[in-house]
Amino acid sequence: MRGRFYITTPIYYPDSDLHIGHAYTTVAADAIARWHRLHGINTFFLTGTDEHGQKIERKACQMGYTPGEFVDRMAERIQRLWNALGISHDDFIRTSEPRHQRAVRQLFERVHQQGDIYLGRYQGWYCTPCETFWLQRQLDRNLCPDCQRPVEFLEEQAYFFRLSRYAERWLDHIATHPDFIQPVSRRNEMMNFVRAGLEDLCVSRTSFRWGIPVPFDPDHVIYVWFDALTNYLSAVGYGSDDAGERTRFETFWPADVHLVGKEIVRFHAIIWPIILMAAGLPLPRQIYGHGWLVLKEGKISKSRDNSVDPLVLIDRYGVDPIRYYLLREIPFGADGQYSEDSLIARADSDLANDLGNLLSRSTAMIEKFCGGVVPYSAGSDGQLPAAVDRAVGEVSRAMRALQLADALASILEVARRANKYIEEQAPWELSRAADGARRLGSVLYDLAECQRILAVLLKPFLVRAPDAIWHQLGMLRAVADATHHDLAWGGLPPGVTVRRGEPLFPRIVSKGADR
RNA sequence: CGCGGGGUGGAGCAGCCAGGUAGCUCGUCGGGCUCAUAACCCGGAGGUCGUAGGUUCAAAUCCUACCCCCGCAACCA
Repeated sequence: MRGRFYITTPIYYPDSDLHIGHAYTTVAADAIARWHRLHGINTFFLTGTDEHGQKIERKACQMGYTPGEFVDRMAERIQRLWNALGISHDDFIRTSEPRHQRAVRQLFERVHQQGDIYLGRYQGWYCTPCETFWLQRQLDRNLCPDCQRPVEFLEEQAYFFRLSRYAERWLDHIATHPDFIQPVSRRNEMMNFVRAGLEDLCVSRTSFRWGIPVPFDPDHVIYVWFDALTNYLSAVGYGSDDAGERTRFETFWPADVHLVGKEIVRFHAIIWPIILMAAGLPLPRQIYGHGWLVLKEGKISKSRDNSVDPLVLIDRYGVDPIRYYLLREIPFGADGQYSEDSLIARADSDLANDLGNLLSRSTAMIEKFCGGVVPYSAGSDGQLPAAVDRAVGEVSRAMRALQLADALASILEVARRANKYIEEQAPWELSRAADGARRLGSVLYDLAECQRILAVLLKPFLVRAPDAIWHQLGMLRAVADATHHDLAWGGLPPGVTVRRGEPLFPRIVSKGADR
């Protein structure tokens, strides 16, 4: 093992089923985690659910469940989705679990003792039927945005966290850790926000019960962010008495990357580090705020109900095309346009035409010209080894910068190069030429070998194809055991028998056919 | 004057920070090949880089103003 790596997704709010945007975040984190594991790094990849709060409480009640029953159901549905997407998380934290509640109480207590939590008054517009506080700007023509009834101005006692006290320390930290918030545009946004001044944060409520009680004042329930963000600590053992858990905490905290959508960068980049400062804990190394999948009609929105169900897509196109599309099409960090048509176009062009067809024609030629046996290479002309070598370097560089789309582009570039190489070398002519056998052997070997390595490079991104590629090439080992050592040229043993099979990626749309 | 992102051939994007022949993928048109999943390879057409000024020998790139689109505004990945 060389080092350790801890990556997280946000914990999702399970008031309804997750959509393609959640899948995007989670698949991205999965690819990054798998990349580190491939390199022999002790990796911990965390996702989970943020289960408390009034919305859940109300939704459960509407459906005739207790909040606990409701979130159990939802958490199970979410885990089914992650299984279907091949997500390789090491743990699934739920904020309703005792280990999490213990950690939150302990952290809250610690920050309180430190003097950064005080009792104050929370003011807002209250809708009695909905039992909800709204901010002025959330009101819809001075009416409750949910039920359109009048609201009244109320205040209640609440605990506050002294965010304001830490603005200077936060700015210092950003100055000395320029990579703390990525991409840079998000960092600038956050710096402007903090420079404009921080208000203390309301961290408790008395208007609902479904949450973690304040340890020293059980009439209050700890309010959203203090509860939710702590999951990153509780999942690695913070607050546990168990010696093994404490070792785990020492091993994995601080996290290397909190991967989040751009709309919650603020909570992760400002509130979370300040909570940790107050608690005297080390800060995570990086908050990465990725962009959004944007639909033609605008952003994905639960209320507009334009969301896309990932399970439907997986069912229709398979898990690898979805993963590939999400990671390849959207430049990581910026917004990208989502459409089913572009998914199909991507999958057909890159996966079926370039990658799948390459395997198909290569194995077919090995069968036709070499009796199905991977030939011995008497000496490569070095073209494909050079292409692979370049790609391995480019993928490493891209992955270090979390540029997943660039990494995939570099990988596919090898497939394009190999297709071109076939055209240039014309193995079918070599097979007819009296003196062609030697060249034919090296050309076909290089083709097969470069695809063996492509499969290894693709391992972090795709969950089915790498295995299928190795199998068809006649590899006796499973790609599951492959490591970065398998990126070295020459790992395919000559003499193995190829196992030509079903197309790796059948075309979704045939040319000329309607769809 | 709240903050931020963006406007580049039909579509989606790169290039802008460190000015100097406008690039990539898809689509489209023509050709080639026959190993392959109507696929692959080669070539062509198609852009006054949102608008108007300015700086410069030279501007997609730097400066100014304006127009348009999108997001955030303290619980929507």
